[in-house]
Amino acid sequence: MIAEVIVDVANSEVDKIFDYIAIPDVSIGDRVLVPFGRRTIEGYVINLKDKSDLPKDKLKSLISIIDDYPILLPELLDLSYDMITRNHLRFIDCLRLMVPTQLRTKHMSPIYIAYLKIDDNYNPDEHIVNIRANAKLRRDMLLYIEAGKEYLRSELNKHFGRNNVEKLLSIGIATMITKHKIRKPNSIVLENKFIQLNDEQRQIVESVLCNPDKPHLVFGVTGSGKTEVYMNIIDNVIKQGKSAIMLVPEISLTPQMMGVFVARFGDNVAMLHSGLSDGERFDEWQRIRSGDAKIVIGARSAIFAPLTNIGAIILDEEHDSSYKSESNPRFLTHDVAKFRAQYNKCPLVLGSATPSLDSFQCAMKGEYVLHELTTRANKKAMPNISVVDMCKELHNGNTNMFSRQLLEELHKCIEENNQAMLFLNRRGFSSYVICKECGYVAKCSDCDVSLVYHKEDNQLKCHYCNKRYKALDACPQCHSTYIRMGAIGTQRVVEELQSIFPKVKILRMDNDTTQTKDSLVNILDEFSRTKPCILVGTQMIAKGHDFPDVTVVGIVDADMSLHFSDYRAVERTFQLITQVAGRAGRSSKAGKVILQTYTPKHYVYKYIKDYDYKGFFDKEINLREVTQFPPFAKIIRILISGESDELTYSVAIKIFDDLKNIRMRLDKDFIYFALMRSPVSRIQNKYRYQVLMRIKIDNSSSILDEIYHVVNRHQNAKTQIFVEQNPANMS
DNA sequence: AGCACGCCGACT
DNA sequence: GTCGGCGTGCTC
Repeated sequence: MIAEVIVDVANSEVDKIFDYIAIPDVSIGDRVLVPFGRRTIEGYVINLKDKSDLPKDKLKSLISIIDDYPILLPELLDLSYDMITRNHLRFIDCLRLMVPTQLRTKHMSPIYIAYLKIDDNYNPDEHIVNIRANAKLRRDMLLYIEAGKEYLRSELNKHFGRNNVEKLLSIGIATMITKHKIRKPNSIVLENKFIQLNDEQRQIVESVLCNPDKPHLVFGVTGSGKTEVYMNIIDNVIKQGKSAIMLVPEISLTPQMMGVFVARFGDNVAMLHSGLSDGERFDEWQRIRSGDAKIVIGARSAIFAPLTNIGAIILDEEHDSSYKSESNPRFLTHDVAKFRAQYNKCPLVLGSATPSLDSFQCAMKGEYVLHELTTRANKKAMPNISVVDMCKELHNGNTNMFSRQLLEELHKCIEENNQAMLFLNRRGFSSYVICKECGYVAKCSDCDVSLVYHKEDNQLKCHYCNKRYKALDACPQCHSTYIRMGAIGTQRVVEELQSIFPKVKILRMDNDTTQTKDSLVNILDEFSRTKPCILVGTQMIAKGHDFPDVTVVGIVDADMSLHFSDYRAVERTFQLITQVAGRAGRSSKAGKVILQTYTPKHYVYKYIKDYDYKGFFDKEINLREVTQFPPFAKIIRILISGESDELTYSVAIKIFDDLKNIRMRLDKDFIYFALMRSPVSRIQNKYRYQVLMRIKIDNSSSILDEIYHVVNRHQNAKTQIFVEQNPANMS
């Protein structure tokens, strides 16, 4: 027997199948120890076969099987094949996604805990007579323990002393048992509220359960009871003896969210997210693998949970950008979820109040089943959004970052002892350029994306076609010199707010303040306890938190995400602001949203104000079709990086030349094709070049295959080459 | 990625 | 004479 092995070395040079002579009992999916060159390393058996194409003298034998069960399910191996062929990834990078890191790094010793089990016939009176009168602790202990019960040995030791406890064992009152300790992540346990589903909700659950062939898109505004639908689906699936995966954006994994599910499903739920310690994560993985937990709730990587017999997969907030992996094994969670749903012949549910254009387009085309939740559970109207023109504010002499209306509302909110949230999207490093007088934003003439100011050569550049423009010293539209670049950070907002409201508690929540494991929870907790209070934050305040006393939501600079140099900027702005707005007025108190912008006439704000997703969708999808952007085209980016500028460029140009031949042949499929330095031309001392392509969607998979072939041909030790589809981050 | 071999310079 | 720099090449 020959075992095909992928070695656990993250390098393209050795990311291929190595044949070894099998040893008894080895099976597919096993983690094994293999001789590799002059050393011994770990690897994964991905297949067994009768004979190898290699000469006998080249073959070595496996050394040993590491675990007493296969680490990789057959399903997940199939999934890896699918991922590497479709996304051009390394095999080992995919496999690593499916194996808990701590299993690979330090060998986890499960924690065993000692318990004492008291004899069933134990009677304290028999023993108390035999001890000395002054042995108070011994006496207390004998009275404390009860027949047939189990006690933590460490607890007994603490209370009654080690030698007393040992005596229990030696005279046979108790026997010691050890249990494998499961490190259970703690979560708030909430009361299990069974909510009767309304007709709409019930219909969705039924439709999902009896139609596993197509993905389902559940489109429902915030507060329309999507979570109840999810829980019902899971409930049904569990009753059929199957398992379920529910994914949520990382940041939504607040204790509240977990608490709801634990309350409903108890120990059947396993949580997988970045807040867990290595040990906790490993134990949760173990509970899933062994079948002790049948429901997995987690962030992106939880889609690789070792569940069998999956009955439903749910992606909540499916539009969220965290579902797209932007580093090493780059993949889209939707694709993985589709694969697993098909493999298990189970329904896939995507849910959102603001679906991604891609998903909604699929629903429109009938590829997905569309479900709508129209009524909010508490029957409340969405908060009123007023759009404030910051250019006008400036004209009226207000150079402050807060409009008069926002300040007025904040004052009122504080007087009434309520809470406010201020949102500032400060993502990205380079910023757009805007005229403070008239709101003019510099855009590329060919691409309809905002230009990015580059400090080092004082130029404006388009990140999509690399066209260059002179930096502006005056606005080309109104000739004002009041031109602004750079972003205001959350820190400055807090500072300014504090000077306006010196007595009010102001909290900040962004990447800088939520570095440690508990800080996010702590900030949310403090906010929920403090009144009046203002919470200033980035997108992370937008998601899933339910604070009944928030009556004002301020969006300090809505344009920030709008003019981000990305074809999805408008879509993302719509999603983000709609979500932030949903934080206001969650209870009986009416909410108000103040949206500050320098471009109040931009079409996106009209749709945001009216909560008109469908109107927005129609407008935006039309624009994408006309301009030939996704989902009507595919943007492909090949990133070539290396330490030598010349060498990296030479590889890039070779790839580019080879691709030219493909384009020559399939000219009509190519909308755009160019080689350039990457917008960030050097990162960590490596020079970066990119080949950018935009190709029509119909033929894209076969063109991608050809591109992968070209890339493979130019793979070498000195340069790294990555292929990305519809990249979100072009740095 | 590691870990060899291998071929040139400066040192007890 | 030898220790050690890192270029090159291989790992079933």
